[in-house]
Amino acid sequence: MYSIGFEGIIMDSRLLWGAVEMLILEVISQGSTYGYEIAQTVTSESNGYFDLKEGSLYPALHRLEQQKLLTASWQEVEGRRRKYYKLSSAGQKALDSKKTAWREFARGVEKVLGAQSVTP
Amino acid sequence: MYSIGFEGIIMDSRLLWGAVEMLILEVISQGSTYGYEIAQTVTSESNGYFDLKEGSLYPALHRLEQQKLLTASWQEVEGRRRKYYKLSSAGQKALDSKKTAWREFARGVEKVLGAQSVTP
DNA sequence: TTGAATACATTGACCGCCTAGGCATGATAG
DNA sequence: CTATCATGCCTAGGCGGTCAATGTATTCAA
Repeated sequence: MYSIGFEGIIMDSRLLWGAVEMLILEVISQGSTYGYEIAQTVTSESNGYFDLKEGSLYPALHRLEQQKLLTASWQEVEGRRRKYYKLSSAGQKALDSKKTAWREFARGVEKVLGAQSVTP
Repeated sequence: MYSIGFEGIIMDSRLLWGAVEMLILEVISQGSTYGYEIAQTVTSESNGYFDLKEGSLYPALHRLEQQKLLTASWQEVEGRRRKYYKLSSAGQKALDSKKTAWREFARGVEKVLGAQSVTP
């Protein structure tokens, strides 16, 4: 039903639509990393609020790679194969523009929500 | 491609997914109103950033009505039939919880986005 | 009369999230 | 020894809300 309970707050996971790629790009921009770790980072840095599911994460990574916003390389670490990603320069630009768009969006929402208390 | 250009910023309209019902409830909570006006209010209060499409608006209104979060009544004003909506008490509760969830979500996103520049 | 604005509504396509599963290895507990 | 968990990648199918497009109807200005 596209909702996730978290500490009494029901989160409509559709809120994530369109933000997942930005979050992934942001985490990768902080240093080369791989899928499994990205999911953990997103969870921990959001104080457990987001649970980035594999069914969302991996397709998103593949999309971003296909759009050449990410480059990938397989590496073997302690007997485990990991696919490390890093941002291309196009990826950095895309991230910047997604962040700008996100903040404009959030401001727009807050304007509607708090129309009576927002100082212009 | 689910993106809208607005003053140079590309907005991923998917960001709206999951926020539309909240925005509608919020506008109605500010006073009984009807579909066409809701769309205009959302647009103007967000400074033109959101464009609530009819194909999103009317199905959402019907959903909310069916969930008994809204009550509706037809009225004739200057030869035009309008369907006026107002919030039920359940609707007000739903709005409050959606706003809480939204703000938690936005905080979560900002935590991930600004993880490196947060001052402790 | 033509068009724009108002006002409601529906349709099918699209697409990204979710659930649920698969595969494989290493470490730990029983 | 053997589950079981954590790690690590991946995919298929379903779901459902948004989008573009279209329809209907009225009012009013050019």
